[in-house]
Amino acid sequence: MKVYNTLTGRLEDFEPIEDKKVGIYACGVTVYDLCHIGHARSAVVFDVIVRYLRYKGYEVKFVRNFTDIDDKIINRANKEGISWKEVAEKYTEEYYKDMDRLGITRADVEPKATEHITEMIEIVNTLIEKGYAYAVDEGEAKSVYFAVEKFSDYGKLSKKKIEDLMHGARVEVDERKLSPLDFALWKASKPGEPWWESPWGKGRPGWHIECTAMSIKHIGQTLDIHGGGADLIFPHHENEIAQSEAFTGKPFAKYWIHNGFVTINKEKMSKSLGNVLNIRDLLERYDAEALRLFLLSSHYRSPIEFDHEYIKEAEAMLDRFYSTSIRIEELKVSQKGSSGIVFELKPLFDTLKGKFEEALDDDFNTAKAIGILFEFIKELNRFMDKKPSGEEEICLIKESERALRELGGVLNLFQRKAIDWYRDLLKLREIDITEDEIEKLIFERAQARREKNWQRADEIRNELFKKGIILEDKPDKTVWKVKI
RNA sequence: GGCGACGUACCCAAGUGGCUAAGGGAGCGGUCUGCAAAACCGCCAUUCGCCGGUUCGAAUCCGGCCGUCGCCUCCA
Repeated sequence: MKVYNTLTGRLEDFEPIEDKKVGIYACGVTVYDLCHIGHARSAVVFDVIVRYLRYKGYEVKFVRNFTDIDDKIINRANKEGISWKEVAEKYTEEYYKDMDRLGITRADVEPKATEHITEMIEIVNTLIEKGYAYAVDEGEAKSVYFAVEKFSDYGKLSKKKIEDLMHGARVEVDERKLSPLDFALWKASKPGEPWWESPWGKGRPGWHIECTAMSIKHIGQTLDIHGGGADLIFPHHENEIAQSEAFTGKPFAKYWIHNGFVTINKEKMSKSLGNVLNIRDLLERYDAEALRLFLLSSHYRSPIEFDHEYIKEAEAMLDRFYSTSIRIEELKVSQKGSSGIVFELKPLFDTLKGKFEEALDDDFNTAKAIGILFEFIKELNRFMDKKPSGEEEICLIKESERALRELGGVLNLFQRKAIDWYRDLLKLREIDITEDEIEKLIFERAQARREKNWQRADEIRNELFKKGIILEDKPDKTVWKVKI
């Protein structure tokens, strides 16, 4: 298995520190607002990484944190006139609502910053003792900063030199800091802000320290994989490395994995540009599985351009799978043994799994893996066109569907029954007709067809079509679908 | 200014030294069908931003140019 490591800038063989055990820490979200499609991408990417590692037999411990104390939360609380805790709780709940619908598995541990204040204080204390950090007066209390220049490897992840950073310094100059690049480990709290008691008086943690505290506590001093969005590389992950390695004297993470951005009109989606798309709003319009498929159809490190058109394409792809599934359900064995063409599909079936794994082994190439699944779907349909009727052929076809669903499961795709795909679309599109009513009309139409009353039959079909329902006449019955 | 990524058909997107350049969407043609608008099948890049170079051989490696984007500030 090969994995691209941001730290070394190249593809490396994946070997966990301890045989088959993998500890993964991914940076979660700051709970101060609804999650957007960029958060969704990151969540989906790491969800697939974890699923695939487990599929490969690794024993995975996955930790994803919630940042539940931070400036943005405090600001939001002030704006809404509620407490910071209420803001954090509310948006943690909203996070789960969205992520559950996207099929994201819960992490094994989902720690919150505010539950690890003691651990953070301990680390900050040690960093001061070791000479990596210093406290500065801030009125009644003190703030603690990490002295970047004391850590000789600073910049190794983001490939930046301290000197270059100083030049470009858009960081506001703060006289009390030794260097403008120094970052806060502990912040003295201002009046009205939340605070915790500490050796430096009333204060609250800086942003980066929580990840060091929580990852070390729940996984260990060296993580197998640490990941997050590419925008976290600098300064967040760079700072994490500095404070963690200064604290433990050991490498912080073996592999660093970062997912690319979601762009809109070729620009990174961000609050400041005002072009964010909430997951919530998208789920009003599109199927969650389609959104997931869209996010997985490009390599995780490439930027993905968002466009409504592309989500519709993903829906069309899914429809192709579920349509094939319906077709398979319709198959009947009409002769014992073989109809003599099983060899036309068997070799393709036998190599499917290997090719799929090969794709994901190559730095989690989900786009390629999806291509392989659809290539097989195409072959499967082609095979069914030959009207196989032997027991052996039908069995192979049914097995093929099971294989597609099993492999799809690694990406958490293809898990619904075909009928549920259409039922869900019926709800999503707010189509003004119930399943029962459709069935009634199909029944009525069948009668009309038997009487060769084509006019009435077409009338019913047209009526449903106008609502977005498509009827498909099969040899012995008619099935309904929702138009994509 | 410093660092980095990318540019593959009408659109999205794999492929990073050598079989016919995956897959999907759109389009077109056909099969099925009472009809079909669905489904299914087939067709759809002698060519990979441009110009040079390395090589028996490059979309894939090297150099230059053009274009797009990102990080250097909170950010998935």
